Amino acid sequence: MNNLPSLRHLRYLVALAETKHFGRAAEACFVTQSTLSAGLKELETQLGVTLVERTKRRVMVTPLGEQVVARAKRLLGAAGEIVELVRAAAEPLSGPLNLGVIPTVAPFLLPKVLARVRRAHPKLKLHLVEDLTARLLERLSSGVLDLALIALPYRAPDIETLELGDDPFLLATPPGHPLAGHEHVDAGELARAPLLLLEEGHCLRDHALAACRLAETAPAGERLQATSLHTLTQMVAGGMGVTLLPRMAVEAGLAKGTGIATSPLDDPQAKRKIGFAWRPSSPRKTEFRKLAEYFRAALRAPANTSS
Amino acid sequence: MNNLPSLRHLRYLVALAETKHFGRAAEACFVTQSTLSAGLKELETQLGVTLVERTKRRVMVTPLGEQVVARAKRLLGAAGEIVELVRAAAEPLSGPLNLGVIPTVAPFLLPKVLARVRRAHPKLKLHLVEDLTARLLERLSSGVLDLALIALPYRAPDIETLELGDDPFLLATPPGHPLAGHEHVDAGELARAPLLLLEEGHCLRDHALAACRLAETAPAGERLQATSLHTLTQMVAGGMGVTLLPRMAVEAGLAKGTGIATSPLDDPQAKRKIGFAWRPSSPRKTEFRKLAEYFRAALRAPANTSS
DNA sequence: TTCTGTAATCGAGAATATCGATGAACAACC
DNA sequence: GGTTGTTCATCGATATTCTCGATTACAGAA
Repeated sequence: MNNLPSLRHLRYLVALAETKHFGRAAEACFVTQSTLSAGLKELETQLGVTLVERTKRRVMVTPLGEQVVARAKRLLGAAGEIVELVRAAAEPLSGPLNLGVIPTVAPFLLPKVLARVRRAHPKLKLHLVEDLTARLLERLSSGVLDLALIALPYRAPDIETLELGDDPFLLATPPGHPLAGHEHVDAGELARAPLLLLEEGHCLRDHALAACRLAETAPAGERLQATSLHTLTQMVAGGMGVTLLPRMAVEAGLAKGTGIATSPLDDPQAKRKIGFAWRPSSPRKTEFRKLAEYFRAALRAPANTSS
Repeated sequence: MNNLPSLRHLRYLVALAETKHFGRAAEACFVTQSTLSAGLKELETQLGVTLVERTKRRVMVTPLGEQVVARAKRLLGAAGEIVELVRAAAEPLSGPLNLGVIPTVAPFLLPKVLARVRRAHPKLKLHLVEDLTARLLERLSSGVLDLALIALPYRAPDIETLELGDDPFLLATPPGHPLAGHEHVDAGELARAPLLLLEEGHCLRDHALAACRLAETAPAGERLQATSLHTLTQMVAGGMGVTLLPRMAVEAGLAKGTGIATSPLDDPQAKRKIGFAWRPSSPRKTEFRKLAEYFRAALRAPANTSS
């Protein structure tokens, strides 16, 4: 009846599959080589198959072994999640939390929010990773990240999202530009201005295009593309064109001292949403929802830091 | 480092959550009550929380405990799958296999196929369940079934399917019917005949309607509906109308002795597909693919058993 | 009160895991 | 060929853990 492989043995197997070396695998499991050797043998005996081919010189995992390893990894991860779940329930917002943030949000929203979070939850050890949405979500799924702060909408399977608030787009124009200083700008007028954008891969680019209902027309390479919001701002200040900046960036002082004028758009739909994303199976959803409140507050507060 | 809860302890917890009784839970785990009690206490100590409220009289699982139980169940299931995976690899097509089959396939396809399968794989213990597609897939997801034999296409998330072959529809007409005996029947002519169908819930009904590009017109209750292909056949024989029968049923002798004439339809698309469905995480996919060959062969072979 | 059902606890013994030391196979090198 | 170094398996001793049966402690029911 009770013939399930033990988690310890599975860990031995996984470590061995990763190192292909009994000694180092044992080290990784904090046991001696003899222990790991015996444990693995026991696992194989119990299952009645060989999972690992050992020649004296080299270790190879059998095809069946690979399948077992893959499942064992998932199993160990799930077991770890139980521990996390319990720890999180016992003391919410404590312990390590790996948070991914997209580059068009991180420098503008985090300074404000993280200070408060740190003060309220000193035991929370936030580890930050900055990358594009696609790569963040990859690392989310693989378990490297616990949580991601991204812009919505973003089509992605197998993640759950939670909206935190809106981030409207402002039209950024160089000094002296005909549209500069206007109270409100119509999206139609925008279509005629040379619009500068971030390079491919940034979700801000797609959201900006969607916001003013423009499709990408010129082939890639013919348009000027910036690698960050800071260089984009410099390009606008240099008179190379206009762009759409997220309000949070402007409020954080991105355009300060550049002479750039920023004006709201007429279209209330011209905005992106900021949101959390996590694995549907994450054991820490409750914590995330609590954490969300800090971001919500920051996104609601309309500071007065224009051009 | 090594602070994962052991599978054994998790099993104790799950058993306790199900029985709410230390003694019976212990029995279910084939240990004594004292062992289970100690094991559970150990688990709680290790996790640092109480998962179960014990009064002397009653056992209650805490809300946190319920969450742990839910994850523990999944974990135990996944561990069991590793064992299954290995067993299946060591000796394919052996051991117990719970197969669900829809009622419009089971009586016609299984007798033929199962005999061969049994002969070729005497160690395979096939347990059959007959039910409608929706309920089969439910039980598939919940792990009660390993595999389901259904008609495709069927929109269902979280299952993988494998097509096994086509099952064309034949027009079944009572003796003396104007369409009877025709070599080929056009779908257009069909629209004018009173078409009998199986009752709601049978996929055959939907596939038959799709096959002749008919939409359900009359409100439910006004149409005559049969509860099985056998009664449907009787209704046709009784002159109440015509119907579409799957070829496999006709070949199996469903219309034999009823005087019903069956004629192929002109439209080569007038057919349903037969296929396997399984959980994407199933450890026995390889076996299923092997098993599929027996069904493929049976579906290819065009026997000569018409009306 | 006494009795019954139930969970916790205790101590003993069995089973298991772990370690360090050693052995055996093999490759590389002199 | 012999030597050396690397690597995995094995062995015996020890520590840890698991399990059991017996007993205790407690709460309701009779």
